Order: sequence, then structure tokens, then C-alpha cells
Amino acid sequence: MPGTDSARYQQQRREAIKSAAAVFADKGFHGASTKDIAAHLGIKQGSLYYYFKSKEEALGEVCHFGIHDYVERMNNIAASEQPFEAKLMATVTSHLSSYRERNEALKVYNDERLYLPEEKRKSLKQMGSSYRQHLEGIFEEGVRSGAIRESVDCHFAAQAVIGICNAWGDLIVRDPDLDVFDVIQKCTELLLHGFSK
Amino acid sequence: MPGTDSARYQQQRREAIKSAAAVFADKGFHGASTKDIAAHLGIKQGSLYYYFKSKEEALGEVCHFGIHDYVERMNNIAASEQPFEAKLMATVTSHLSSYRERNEALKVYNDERLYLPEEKRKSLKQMGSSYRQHLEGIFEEGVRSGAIRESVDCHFAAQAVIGICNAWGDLIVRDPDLDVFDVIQKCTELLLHGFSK
Amino acid sequence: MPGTDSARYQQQRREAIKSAAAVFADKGFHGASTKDIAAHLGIKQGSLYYYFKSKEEALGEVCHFGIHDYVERMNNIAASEQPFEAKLMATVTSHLSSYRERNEALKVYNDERLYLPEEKRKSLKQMGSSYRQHLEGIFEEGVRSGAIRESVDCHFAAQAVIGICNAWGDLIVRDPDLDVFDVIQKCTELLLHGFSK
Amino acid sequence: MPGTDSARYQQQRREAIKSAAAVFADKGFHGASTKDIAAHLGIKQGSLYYYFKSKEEALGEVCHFGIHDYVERMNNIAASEQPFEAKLMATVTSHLSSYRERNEALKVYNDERLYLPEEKRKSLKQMGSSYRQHLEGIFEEGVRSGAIRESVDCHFAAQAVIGICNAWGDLIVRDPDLDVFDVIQKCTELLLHGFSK
DNA sequence: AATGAATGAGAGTTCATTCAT
DNA sequence: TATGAATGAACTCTCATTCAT
Repeated sequence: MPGTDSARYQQQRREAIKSAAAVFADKGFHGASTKDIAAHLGIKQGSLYYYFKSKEEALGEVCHFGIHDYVERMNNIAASEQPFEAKLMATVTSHLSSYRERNEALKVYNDERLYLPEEKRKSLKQMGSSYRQHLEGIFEEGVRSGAIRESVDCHFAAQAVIGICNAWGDLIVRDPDLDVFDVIQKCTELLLHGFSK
Repeated sequence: MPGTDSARYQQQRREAIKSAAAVFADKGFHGASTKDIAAHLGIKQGSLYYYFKSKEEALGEVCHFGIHDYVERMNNIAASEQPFEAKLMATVTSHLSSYRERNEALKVYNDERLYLPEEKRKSLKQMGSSYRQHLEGIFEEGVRSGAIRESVDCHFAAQAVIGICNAWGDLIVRDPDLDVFDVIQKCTELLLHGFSK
Repeated sequence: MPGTDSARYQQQRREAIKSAAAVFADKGFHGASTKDIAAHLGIKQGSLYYYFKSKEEALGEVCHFGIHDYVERMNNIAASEQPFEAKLMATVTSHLSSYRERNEALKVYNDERLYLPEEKRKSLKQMGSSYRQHLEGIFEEGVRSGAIRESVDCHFAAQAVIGICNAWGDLIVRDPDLDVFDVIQKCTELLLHGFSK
Repeated sequence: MPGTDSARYQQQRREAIKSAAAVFADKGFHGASTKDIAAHLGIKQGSLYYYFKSKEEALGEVCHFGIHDYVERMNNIAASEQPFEAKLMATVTSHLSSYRERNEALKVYNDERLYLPEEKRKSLKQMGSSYRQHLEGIFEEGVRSGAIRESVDCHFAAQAVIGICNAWGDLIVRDPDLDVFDVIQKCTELLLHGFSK
């Protein structure tokens, strides 16, 4: 396999990942065929293997693509010096706008990662966990700073934020006309009120 | 198909539906094989077809099983004469405890219903929609009675409740040691605070 | 297996053979299922095995049923002391009316006998061969008696009679409104003219 | 499905159709397995589906292949300006030699077309009907020109010709040593004598 | 005399994958 | 860089058959 690192190749490969993301999001990992993915990309089935060693690898790349920036941004948010309210809003904004920008890849990570081989799944899970832990940390800060009630269970809170964002994320992916900014505001409002004193 | 009415047959069929629910929840519709389902039930693959005309029919029955009581209970809640707070709590309780009682069927409805044939999917979707509409109605009542802010978008609120419950439902299904009652309380608290004045 | 020779049993068995004949004629041996046959008879699939050891045995019985009287009658015709013309007419009459009386069994013998096990097929083939040989004999007599041209190839002639009768037999089975007597006359006329001086 | 137009593909596909014809003729549609067909072609079972969408499509192609030229030739015969006797001889010749040239496909059309889906069956039936109608037309001409008796039922006559040819066609397919030309002559002689004044 | 329930073998079909070109 | 062709394993589903009741 020649020059797999040429810029052109990398570019095409990213297109392939996006096609895979779109098809996996639409039909699920097992419901989608490599033929579907190839067709979405405008090439023939066998040619996909120029970009992926296997269907599973494609899934891995999609999941990675879906979650990488998403986690990265959380790192930044957590490390920043903003008050609780701003961090929460930033989190929600980052999470929900991911569903628009990265298209379907985050959804695929959520729904199909269990079909990944053990090892890959673990490494991705770590990223997901770090996300959640950062978010828990933000809530703990919020408790300490008095922004939210002391009684708040920070683990619960983090899962709730993730859950609500994923649920609305699904709707965002399905309905391209949805006003994401409006959803962001309402989610943030609900959560701020919900946990504040 | 055999004497569809014999009690023994109906009993066994229900067992088959539960097995299908468990396996579909674990591996997804396409990831699960009829062999898996049969094995879970303790019979041989071919014998499954004594209870289902097809794998698709099995999925349909699982989804129906998963959503039927859940919707039924919402009807009762919506029709009852309780204040907003009680209805919201009842909703959360019903939703989350469904994940324990009906085991995995509700999860299957959420995740796999898109693989159902058009017609069946529509009839189930109607049930799901009625659920959401009832819930929206409850929020509208809450606004009118002054229990929650006037500015609350009832459609958003209903989706948020469903989303948060489904997210925690997934965790409940995956972790049998989770204290469901605790989750119910925390969800309700979050939502009540989140939307109240 | 009890009293398999009681009159009632034999009566029911004959009904089963007729049902099998009807279904085999309609769908072919492999296209027909034992369930189809049982349904046609008004019993359940498993119960068929009270009358037949196997589907193959059912086919054997149908074929036998279809060809037995047919051959018997040819024996009588061949042994009788009639002129050639009368024998030919009797043959055509016997053959074509078989398709009405014995219903579909003769058609099944023609079309599906190749699915019989070697041994059974041979024994039936012998009956068929004897039929053809008798018919050839009739033609040879006809040549000798001067009723038909000396140049007639008696083997060819016999096959032609059988072929034309089977072809019209198919049409007779398919169309219950066909005037069999009319067809008999026309076939006989064609053949008499065709082979006469 | 691949570039349906490459010459190589079309060539191989025709081979596949011939293999299917041979196997269907030998064992019947339901009695033949796709494995049998693939083996006859020298490829593995799954690879057949590179050439056919389904076993049913294969049957359709075989039937089409079997009947197409056969009908075409009848069109030419009917349109030609020959006397009745020549047209009848041409018909018999065309019909019987089809069984040699096209191998088993015409037999398959005769015996297995009922397993085709409604639509395909209808379009093929139309071809068959046009054949019979042309043949009836030839007989009507024969009556008018005085070549055959006025009393001849032309519909009957056409069916008789077809029936006798198919019957001998079966024998021709089964016995490769048969002298087709001899059969043609004898059939024609029988029919000419049979219907002439 | 008949049935409900189950079975196991085999069918048609799909599909991820390979590889020469 | 991509394709046509083929493969083999897995899958869903059918069906003749058995057998306790």
C-alpha cells in the first residue's frame, strides 16, 4: 500500500470516515454494509479497503473522529478560569454543537461503540470517562463556590447533563431545521435552575 | 401457525419475547442472531419460528411489549387529578421503573425500532407520540397552575424529561445494582427545580 | 400403528392420496409442502404421517393411483377383438377421460415421477412401458390389417399418441369447462387420418 | 450489481444461464439448488449472486432464453410467403431443433414457468400466446387455400402441433442420440396427413 | 386418530473480505 | 488508485420428520 500518508490520501480518507459516519448513523453498524458506505463515497465496495483494513476499523475511526474534539474542548473548558455558570453553558454549547459540526459521528460513538473490539472500546471509553470526570469536577467546583446546592450528587448531575444533551443531540441530527442555539439556551437554563440553590 | 390461543403456547411465546428483548438489548437487532435468541430461551434456532413468523416480527413484539404498559401508565397519570409536582414525579417513577420491570424491552424500543417495517413503526410511533403529548399537557397545566415558570417551553421540557429518563434508563439496564429509587428522586428534584419559578 | 387395514383407514388414506395428488399437481413435488397437503385434507401437518411414511411415499402412491387403472384399461383394449380404429379411439378416450376422473394424479405421474426413488420409479416405468408397448402392438396390427400405411413407424406413432393426449390432458386439468368428448373426437380424427392410407 | 455492460460479464452471465437451464431441466426448479447450478458452472454457490439477484431471476432468464428465438422464428415463418405445407414443416423443424440447439431452456420454459412471479410469467405467456396464434393463423390460411379440410378446428390443431412437438422434444432432450431430422419428418407427415382432405 | 411442539438439515441470500489487474 | 470477480462464512428461514400425549 503506497504513500498512505500523502496529503491527498489523508484527505480522501477523512471523506471516507465521514461517509461511514453518515451511513452508520443512519442504519447502525450491523445494518450498514460496506457497499452502502462505498456508494455514499462514490466508489466501489472493494475500494473501501484502500482506506480501511476492515469495517471495524472504519467504525473505530468514526468513533474517534466523533469524540476526539468533543473531549478536547472539555479539557479546555475544565482548565479555564470561568465561574460555574459559564463552564456549564460552555459544556452544553460544545456538546450540542458537536452534533451539527461533526455531523453524525458523535451519535455513532454513542450508539455503536459497543461493537468495537475490546481494546479500542477501552481506549475510547477512557476518553468518555475523562469527559464525565471533568464534568463532575465542574459540578464539585460549583458546590464549593456556592453556585449550586450542596446536596447535589455530582455524578448524577454529570450523567444528567450528558443524557439530556445526547437526547437532544439525536433530535438535532434527525432534524436539520432545529435551532440549536435555542436548544442550548433552554438546556442550560433548565440545568442551572435545576441545580442552583 | 398453531392454536394461537392455548394458554401454554401464549406463555411460552411471552418467554420468547423476553429472550428476544434481552438479546436485542445486548447486541442490537442486526448484531443479534436468531440462534442467540433461541439459545437464550433454551431451544434450537429453527424452533423459534414456531413462535415468530420472522425475526422482524419478534422485534415488533418486543417493542410493543416494551412500550405498551409504559404508555398505559402515562394515560392514567395524565388523567388523574393530582398537582403538577405529583404528576411529574409519577412520570419519572413510571419511566425509570419500567427499565427494571420490563427489563430490556423499553431500551429495545428506543434503540432498534427503526428496523421495524414502516407500518409497524408508525403504529408504535403513535404510542410514543401520545406519551410525549400527554407529558406536554402536564407541563402546560403546570404553567397554568403557576407551578412552573411561564417561560417554560413545554415541548422542550417533555423531550428533556424523556431524554434524561432514557439516559438513566440505559445505565439502569446495564447496572443491576443501581438504586433506582435514588435516581428517581434526583431526577425529579432536578426537573422540579429546573422548571419551577 | 393400529388397524391400518380397517376399511375406514383405507378410505381415509385414499382421500389423503387424492389431496396429495391435487397439491402435487398444483405446485409440483418440491414446491408442495406436507403442510399444504395436510391443509387440503383438513388435518394437521404431523397427522399426515399416520397415512404416509414419508412425502416420497405419498408421491409414489399418487403416481401409482394415477397410472394403475390407466394401464389396466389399456390391457383390456389391447386384448379385445376390435378393429384398429376402435382400439385407437378407445385408447384416446381412456387416456383423456383419465384426466377428468382420476383428477390430477396422472399429471403428477407424468411430471413428478422423476423424484421417486430409483426402485419405485422403475416399477412404475415398467407399467408405462407396457402401456406404450401395447399401443405399439395396436399400431402393428393396424399395419398388418391394412388400416394404416405400411410406412408408419409404430414406435413413433405410439409416442405421438401419448404425447398429444398428455398435452391435451394438461389443458383438461387446467380448464374444467373444456368439452372432453370434443377433444377426444378431434384427437382421434387427427390420428386416424394422420396414419391411414 | 456490476458494470452490466462489460462484454466479459455478459458472456459469463450467458454461461450461467445455460448452467441454470441444464440443472433446472434435470431436477426442476425446486428440486435444483443454487449450489447445483454453481457447481455446474464451476464456481461457488455465493458467487452465483454476482450474476443473478435471485434463483427466481435465474429461472426468468432461462425461460426467456428458451422461448425468445423460438418465438422470433415463428414470426418469420408466419410472415413468409410459403404454402401451408412448407410453413407447417418449418414450424415443426424450428420447434424440434430448438430442443437441440437451445439445449434445455425450452423444456424449462414449458415445465417450470409456473414458478415465476406473476409479472414475469405474464410477459412470457404473451410470447407463448403469440406463437400459438401465429400457428392458428397458419392453419386458417391452410383451410382457406384448400390445403386442409374445412372441418379442422384451428385452435385444436395448433395445440396438437405444440403438444406433439413438446412431447417429442422431451425425448430429444433426454436422448442425445435421437435422430431429430427423422422425428421432424415423421411429425410433419402425421400432421399433414392428419389434417389434409 | 390426531396434535402440538420441537428438531436438524439444508435451502437461498447477504456480505466482509481478498486479490489480480 | 480503484475495480471486477470471486469467495466462504454466517445468516434467516423452511420443511420433512419425530414423538409424547
